[in-house]
Amino acid sequence: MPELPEVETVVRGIKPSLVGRRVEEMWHDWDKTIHSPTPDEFAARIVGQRFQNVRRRAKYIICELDNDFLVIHLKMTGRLYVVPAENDYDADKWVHFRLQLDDGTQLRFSDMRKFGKVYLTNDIKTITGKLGPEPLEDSFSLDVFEERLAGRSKMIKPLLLDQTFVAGVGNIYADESLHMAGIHPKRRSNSLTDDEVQALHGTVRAALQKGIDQEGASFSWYRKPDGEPGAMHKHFLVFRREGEPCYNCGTMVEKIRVAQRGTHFCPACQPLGS
DNA sequence: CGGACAACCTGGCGGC
DNA sequence: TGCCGCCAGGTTGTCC
Repeated sequence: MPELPEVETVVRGIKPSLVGRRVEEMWHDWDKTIHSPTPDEFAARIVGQRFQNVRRRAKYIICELDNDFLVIHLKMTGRLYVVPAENDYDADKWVHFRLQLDDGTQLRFSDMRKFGKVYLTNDIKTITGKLGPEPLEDSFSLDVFEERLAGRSKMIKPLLLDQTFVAGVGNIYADESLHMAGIHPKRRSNSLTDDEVQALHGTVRAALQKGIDQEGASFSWYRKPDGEPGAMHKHFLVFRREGEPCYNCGTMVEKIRVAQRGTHFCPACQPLGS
């Protein structure tokens, strides 16, 4: 599910409920949801710690506690929200991790496919150390983008999905930003013209910012922490629009597979060339 | 470095 | 209605 805009929306939604709260108890029912340390050590360490801050890095949700970082990755179907402890557990049968907080609320991590992970560490670099730059920060300049492209030759779409190349872009926003830049997803990264590189640098940021402004895309599992859907899926240009006309030229949007991922593009606006 | 593919899981959907 | 195969927004590891 969630890419940078969805994770950012989750962080903004839960932060006010968490900052200042103290952890009273931890519960889980699926060991593999706890990435590290062991569930027993996790529980022993986290109880008593207070939330100092909640932020995002790439697609990771990072909660700064007194002595540790509580890190959560939603993967495909994860949801994270805070509700009163008395709220019916059966309302969401996919909750696999809960923290009881000192104001009578609970932080709940729901994950239908069980791909998501929670981590507790005092060294955040072990998790975020290899990530590429944050695409929406000012430091992600055109120069930085060009430098990172230098020496790379693989197809541009899978390169955008590589979290060590640039952090936070997933399948939706890769397709959307490539369409906005008029670049075919199978183009070799070293075949892009200077103009195309400049355009893509801008559209990656624009696509992600649009996703944040619309509070994420909810065509399937993703929901905001308040349970409501985001609106981004109403504004997709090509993603999941195969067989429908391109808004720019009227040509039918196509769906193909690129690096084993479903990929949507307009063959007229995004030519592969010869 | 690049690429293919399997794994990790469950649920929804189309086809028969 | 039932069963089967395929698909799904992510990441990691293996093998060539």
